[in-house]
Amino acid sequence: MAKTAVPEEQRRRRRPTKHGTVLTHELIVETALRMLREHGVQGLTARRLGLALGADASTLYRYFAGLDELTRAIADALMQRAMTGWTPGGEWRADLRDLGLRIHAAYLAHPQAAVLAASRVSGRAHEIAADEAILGVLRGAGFADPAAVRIYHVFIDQSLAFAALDAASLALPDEAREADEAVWQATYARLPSGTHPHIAATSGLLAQRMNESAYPAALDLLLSAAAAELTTRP
Amino acid sequence: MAKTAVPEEQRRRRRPTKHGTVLTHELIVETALRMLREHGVQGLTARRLGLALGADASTLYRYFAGLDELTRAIADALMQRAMTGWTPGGEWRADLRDLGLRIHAAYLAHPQAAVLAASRVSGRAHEIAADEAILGVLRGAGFADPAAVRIYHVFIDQSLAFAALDAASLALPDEAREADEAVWQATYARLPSGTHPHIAATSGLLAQRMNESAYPAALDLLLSAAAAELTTRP
DNA sequence: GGGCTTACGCCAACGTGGTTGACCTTCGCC
DNA sequence: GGCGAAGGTCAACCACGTTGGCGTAAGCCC
Repeated sequence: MAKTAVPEEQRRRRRPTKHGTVLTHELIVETALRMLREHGVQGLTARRLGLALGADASTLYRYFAGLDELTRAIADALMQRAMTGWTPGGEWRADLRDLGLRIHAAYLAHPQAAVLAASRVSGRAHEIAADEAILGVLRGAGFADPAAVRIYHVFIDQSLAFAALDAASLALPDEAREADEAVWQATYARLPSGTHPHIAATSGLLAQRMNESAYPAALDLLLSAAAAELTTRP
Repeated sequence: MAKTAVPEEQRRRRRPTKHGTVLTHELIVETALRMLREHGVQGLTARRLGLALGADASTLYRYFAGLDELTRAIADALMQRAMTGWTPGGEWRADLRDLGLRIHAAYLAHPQAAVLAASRVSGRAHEIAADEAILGVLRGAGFADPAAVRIYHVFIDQSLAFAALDAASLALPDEAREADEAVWQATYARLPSGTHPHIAATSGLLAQRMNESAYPAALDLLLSAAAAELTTRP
């Protein structure tokens, strides 16, 4: 029964695995992040992670109760990376734009973590720190509490939601990307302006945007709307 | 080798399954949607879908090359449902708000379909219709083509991204929801105002928002920002 | 030092997932 | 009546997350 995975504190004996590695929570999470970077989301499985650590997959259950908990730890490590190096400079709009892009970029490597992080309360340290920082920037800028909470909510969920979406797109094999390109050329680009005038008229612009994330544009629109709220009711 | 699944057109003979059902592409997709509604994302597997149809799982491969293609068909059916009943009334902001909420609600039942639909070019009929409609509303409202395309891009991706996120949250078992509630009470609600003043000050508002989707707020902010762009440069 | 407890590694196994190849049946057609 | 293919079933494969049992070594107490 591995349901009672031992928490980080009371660990005593470090026994090396068959191949010499000595396991820790941190090493496992870092290895998982490396696998995500190198082989995408599909490439990270309990079995392969164990193999990469020189250990058996079941050994992971001594450290994490299951994949859920591991994913949560990964999500928090990602949030940590997003936050380190970010220092608010006093201009709330620039600060939030910077942080949003950082969070989006950090989570881009792991959609499942992004989904999990946004859909569950983790209570982990770095996520709490991010929440506190965002709320601080907004309240410091002069937003009333209800508006600050509302904008905070949209800000954080939007970062994670777009990260999950964009990561899914990035994880596609080149073959699928080429297939998409072919589909686009075969359908959208050939739609007659009689039946689909708007697509036909903008197909050049659409093709340009097709392969890039909508997140930066979404972030700018969010910040614009927020700034407008702030000036109309100061 | 089921790689060459027969397309919808040239089908001739309809042989009933063991239990009498006669399969079609539409029946399979509808059954899949019903399973999604009743048992969530986890409840939809090729094996169970086959069982629900009174057929063997491998039979599905006669109709769809794999789960990817099936998911794509489901995504298009969802978009169809979102679009039917929507008739633009001439006020672009109200029209887009309505359509956004419809798309979000329709996709809420299937996050994987939402992710797939947004991250790949499907070329399916109803998605093209939605693209054309959204672009039409924006261009009709007076947006120049680059702005229209940019807002369209944010609009559609935002709907799907939030749907994926919110569906993941909805799919959680009650047990997980209670665990989240407990975690929240144990950590966020007890943070001292000394170290986390902003969370402490807004914890009541935060708790209120915790279990609801940020999408409506995000949609309103998007439309506000768009409206502002329209009036400043008419 | 001897024995006890405990952490923690490995192994074998289970159940379920998507997917495939081999086979059988029925239909439409010459 | 024979033929080819659409379209059904069945058995099997491999990978996944997960678990129970077992070995082993570190730390602790006497």
